[in-house]
Amino acid sequence: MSDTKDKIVTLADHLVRTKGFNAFSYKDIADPMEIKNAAIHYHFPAKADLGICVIDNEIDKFRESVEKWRKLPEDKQLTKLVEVFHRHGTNGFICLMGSLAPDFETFTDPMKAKVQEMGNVIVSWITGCLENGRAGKRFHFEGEAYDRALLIITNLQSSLILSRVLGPSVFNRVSNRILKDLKP
Amino acid sequence: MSDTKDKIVTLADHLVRTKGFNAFSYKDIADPMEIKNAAIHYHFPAKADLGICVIDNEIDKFRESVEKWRKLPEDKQLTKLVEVFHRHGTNGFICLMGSLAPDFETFTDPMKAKVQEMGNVIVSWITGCLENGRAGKRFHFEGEAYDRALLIITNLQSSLILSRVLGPSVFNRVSNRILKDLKP
DNA sequence: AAAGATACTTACTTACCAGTAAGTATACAA
DNA sequence: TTGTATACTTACTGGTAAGTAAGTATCTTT
Repeated sequence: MSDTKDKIVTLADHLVRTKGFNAFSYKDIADPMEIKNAAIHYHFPAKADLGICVIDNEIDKFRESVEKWRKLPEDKQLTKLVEVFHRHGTNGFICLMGSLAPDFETFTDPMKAKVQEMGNVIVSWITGCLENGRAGKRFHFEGEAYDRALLIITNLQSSLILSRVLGPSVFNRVSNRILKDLKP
Repeated sequence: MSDTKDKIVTLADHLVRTKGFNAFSYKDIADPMEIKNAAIHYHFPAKADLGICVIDNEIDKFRESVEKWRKLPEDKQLTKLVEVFHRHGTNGFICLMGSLAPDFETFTDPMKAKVQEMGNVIVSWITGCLENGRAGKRFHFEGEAYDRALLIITNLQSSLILSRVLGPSVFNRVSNRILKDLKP
């Protein structure tokens, strides 16, 4: 990926997380980069193309991260995931799913499919992490691992959103409780 | 409130929950009501005025609901809250906080304050419900009631959002687990 | 050196959006 | 009956959005 294209995607990612997908325009990217909006259209003919690329980037980064954590015990792996969310939160960003899902109905079909893909990748990984962790006595919890994974991802996602409204302590309180509740 | 004004607010509420605040326009309200966009500006000079009214409406409805549940045992009160979220979800709507918070940074100061007010009202109520419920042995949980309230509201909020992406079973799985986990 | 691909800019179109100014119809009150 | 408030419509502005067509500079390949 060329330098310009890469910068466009990075800026778009930040804009989606801070302003929302429908609330930012190509001008918000073109001005700080000192290029014209047509230059962005050269790389991403339609805004949905840029959106899909931002999500694909996120899926790739997520897959790289979990691959790096593969040999850690499951409780450490989950702590790493929490740290990823925390890092986003301290920069004022929220997670991609949290910022995209509210505008979901306004998206094109290919972009909707891409959002769904990202959701499945993340939830599947957490489910596996919890299942393995329970089998290895590193986690204790009731019910299906998939259900617990949904609880955790919804906690992380929404606590970032709520932190913007009620203050940054929200995320710390929520993430600490998630990890404590899973202790055997 | 006049009939027209009331219909505008109701439609705006649905549009915020389905498309997001920045993604809907006065035309989306004017066309189905068969009025002109200037008629909406007569009642709500700026879009933020409409947004604030939608939130105020929601706060009022929430206060009326919890007042109605006042004499129920706390576990039943919490079940009622889950039912409110469930009703929204089955109509394809998400909760106001979930749809407004991602666009938070694009709002005017008065509207930001109103979103914060709504967040505080809901979290305070859940905290009180959990505290009283634990004191009366209807709930069992570790840690501070406020932390637990944050976990629950983030679960409910985000599971509605995720239901749109991953299917409606997400909300049912999450809400069932919330209530089971609190059983003494 | 010519041809072609890449990465843009210039200049534009079409469409929509929030918001406004001025006019109109209706109802009720003095 | 005249006046005034309410609840709009008509007709518009200024701004911004996504997107495009045509041209240009630069580098690479033949």
